[in-house]
Amino acid sequence: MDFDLIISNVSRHIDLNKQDADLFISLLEPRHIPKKTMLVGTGAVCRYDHFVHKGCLKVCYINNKGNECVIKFAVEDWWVVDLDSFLNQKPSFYYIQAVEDTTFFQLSKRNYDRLYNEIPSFQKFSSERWQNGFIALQHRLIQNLSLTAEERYRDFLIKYPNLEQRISQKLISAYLGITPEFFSILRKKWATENS
Amino acid sequence: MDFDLIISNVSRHIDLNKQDADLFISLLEPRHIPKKTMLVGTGAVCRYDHFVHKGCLKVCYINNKGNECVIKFAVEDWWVVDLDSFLNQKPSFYYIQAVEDTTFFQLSKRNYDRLYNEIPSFQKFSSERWQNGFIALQHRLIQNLSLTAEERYRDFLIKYPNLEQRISQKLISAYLGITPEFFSILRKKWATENS
DNA sequence: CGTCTATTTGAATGTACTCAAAAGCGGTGG
DNA sequence: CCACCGCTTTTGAGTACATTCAAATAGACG
Repeated sequence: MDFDLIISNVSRHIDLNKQDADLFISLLEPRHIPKKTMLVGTGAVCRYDHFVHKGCLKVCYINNKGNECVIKFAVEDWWVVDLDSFLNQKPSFYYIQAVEDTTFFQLSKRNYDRLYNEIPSFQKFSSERWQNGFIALQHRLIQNLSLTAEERYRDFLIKYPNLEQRISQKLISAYLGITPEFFSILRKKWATENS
Repeated sequence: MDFDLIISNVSRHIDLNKQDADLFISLLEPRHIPKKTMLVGTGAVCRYDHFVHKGCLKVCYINNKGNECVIKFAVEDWWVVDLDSFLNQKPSFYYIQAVEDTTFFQLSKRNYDRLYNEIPSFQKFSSERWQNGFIALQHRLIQNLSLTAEERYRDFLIKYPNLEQRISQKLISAYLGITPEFFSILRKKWATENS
C-alpha cells in the first residue's frame, strides 16, 4: 500500500517523526470499494474518518422535496467524515457514497482517539483541520447567500479541478443547489456565449 | 465586573479549577461600546476574540451588489471572532459592528495563545468550539441550499430567540439573504395566513 | 439489443429582485 | 414641543432567475 499521499497530507500541517508516522500508518485500514457503494448510510453511525487516496466520494442528504443534495465531494487527498456523527457516535444526518471506484484509508474512532492522546501534534492537526474547515464552510455559505448559480459553478471548478469531467451533470447540479434541467440551460447559454 | 456568564459558558465545555478560572478572568478585557461602533473593520486584522455579555454584535460583509450580508449575530452568551483573520493575523474579509449598546469581554491573540499553552483544557474548549461551529455552519449551509426564505426565517427565530423584536427587519433580511422589500411582503402574507 | 438513467428542450409557474414612490418612525435642533 | 431630516418599511409594477412537469433524445451498461 502506498502511504506517501496521506503522509504528505498530514505533513503539510505538522511534523511527524518516523515513530509517529509508523504508528499513524499502523492504525490506518486501506479499503477499495466500487462506485455506488454506500459507505455510511443515513441514520447509521459514522464509525470511521476517511482519507481518499484515489477516486471520489460524495457526502449527501435528501431534502424535503426528495432530491439529493451534495454537501461536498472528497477526491484524492481529501479527508471526509460526518463530524457530528463521528465525534458523538450518533446517527448521521448525511450519507457518504462512492461516486467512482475508490481507494481510501479509514481510521476508526478508537484509533482516532488513540492518535489524539498519543501524538500531541495530532491534536494540532485535528484542531487545524476543523478551523480550516470552518473557514472554508463560511466561504461557501457566503457564496450561497450572494452568488448566482453561474458564479457558484465557477467556484466549483476552482475548488475541484477537473472533477467536472469525471462526474455527471446531475451530481454537479445537486452540489450547486439547482435542478439538472436548469443546469442544462446554463450550459447551453455558456456554450453560445463563448463561440 | 460580572464574570458569571462567561465562566458558566466555558464551564459547559470544560472543568476549570479556581486557579485556571482566575488566570482566564485576568486575561479578559471588559469593554462597553455604543450601537453602530465598528469593532473590526473590513481589511483590518481581528486582534481579539469577543464574548458578548449584553447587547448584540453582527458579523457582515458587503456583497458585489453593494448590499450588506449578515453572517451571524452574537448576542448575550455568544463568542464571536473572524477566525481566519484572528488565527492568521491577516486582514479580515468581514466587519464586526455593534447592533445595540454592547458590553463584552475581549481576549487578545497573545492572551488566547497563552491560555492555549498554559491551560491544557483550553485547547479542548477551543477545539470543541470549532468542531461545533463547523457542525452548526454545515447545518446553516443546508438550509440555504434547501430551504425557502420562509423556512430560513423560522430557523432564525429558533436560533436567536427574541432577537427578532430587538433588531430591524432590514437586518433580519440581510441575515436571511433576501431584500427588505421581499421580507416585508412575506410578513404581510404570514399575517393574513394567521388571521 | 433493450432497459434504465441522464440530458435536453419547451411551456407554464413560482420565487425573489429592481426600481420607484409613498408612508411611517425616530432622533435632533431650533 | 414641534418641525424636519434621514432611514426604515410598505406597496406596486415590471423583470429575472430558477423550478415543475412532460416529453423527446442520447448514453451507458448488462
